[in-house]
Amino acid sequence: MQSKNFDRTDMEILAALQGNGRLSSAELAERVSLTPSPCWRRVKRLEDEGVIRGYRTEIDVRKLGFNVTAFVLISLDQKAAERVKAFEDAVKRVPEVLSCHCVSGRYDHQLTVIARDLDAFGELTRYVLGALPGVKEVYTSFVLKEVKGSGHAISLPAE
Amino acid sequence: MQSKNFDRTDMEILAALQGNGRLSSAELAERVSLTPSPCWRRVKRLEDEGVIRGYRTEIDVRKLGFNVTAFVLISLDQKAAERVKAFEDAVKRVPEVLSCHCVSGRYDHQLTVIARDLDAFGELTRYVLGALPGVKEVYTSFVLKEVKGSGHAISLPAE
DNA sequence: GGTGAAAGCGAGGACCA
DNA sequence: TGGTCCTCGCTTTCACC
Repeated sequence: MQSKNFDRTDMEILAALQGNGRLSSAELAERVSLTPSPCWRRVKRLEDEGVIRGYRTEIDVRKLGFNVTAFVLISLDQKAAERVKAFEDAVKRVPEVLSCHCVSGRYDHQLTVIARDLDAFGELTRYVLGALPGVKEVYTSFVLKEVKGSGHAISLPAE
Repeated sequence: MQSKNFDRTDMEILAALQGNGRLSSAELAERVSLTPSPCWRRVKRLEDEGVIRGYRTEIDVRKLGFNVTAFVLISLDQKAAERVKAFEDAVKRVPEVLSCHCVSGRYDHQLTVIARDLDAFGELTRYVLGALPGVKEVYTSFVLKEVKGSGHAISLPAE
């Protein structure tokens, strides 16, 4: 829990790696004007310190037939810790829920959900999400278009 | 742009690759009970067909000192196409905006935004986001906790 | 941070079942 | 389609400037 000791080169490495998580030390080194060894050492350090949480493959869910993506906002009937935990544990087990964040504001949780079509989405909210423990209110906001991708974070806002 | 022709093995490959985007064909093959070659061929196909959109590195922005993450909902004063485009082009250039989706419902766009602290976030919404072309209303929902990660999509909801 | 080098392994093709 | 070599090239990783 700190933000120490990350210089411009580290940020460049992270930016490059974010765009392509499979860059080798050699390729990476070239992009940030270094040689493979020190570059590799930096990456290792970033991994060890947890700045790099992991390497993921980005999947186009629409190509898999999931044509509906929505942000689903949920408020719970009780905010007591154990009640909330029951909901959160349950939501983790729903595969159609890609992510879930506890948020401030009008609702308690925001989920990112996918479904094959509107029918499937309807069933999902009604019989699965609506039935999760403690759910009081459900608000849906469908994703109409991705304007800026989830894949290009950090273009050096630091410094 | 279809869903067809992806069997259980393909889904297993995608699931494995999502958890670790750096798996080699050999490691991957082992996890899905195959040998490297056919496994590699499947991955290649998934890449070619665009199911695999790319390989990314997941970064812990808090470790970089970005302690505030928020979903920012925005509604525009006009919904005319060129007006919307002006906003979207501008939002893409703001590095603190990690993602931006056009959504249905009370607001037009949902952004994911990071900032070093609340002060910085305040400045950002007031002077940067609030000043983007066409912005009429801004609603902020702070992320209090990540319950289910953005990194574990697709645990085989298909089939 | 840079260099050099050793050992290893990973990609990708040819070919068969 | 899956399986088995095979092989070249590159990557990793270390010891030393």
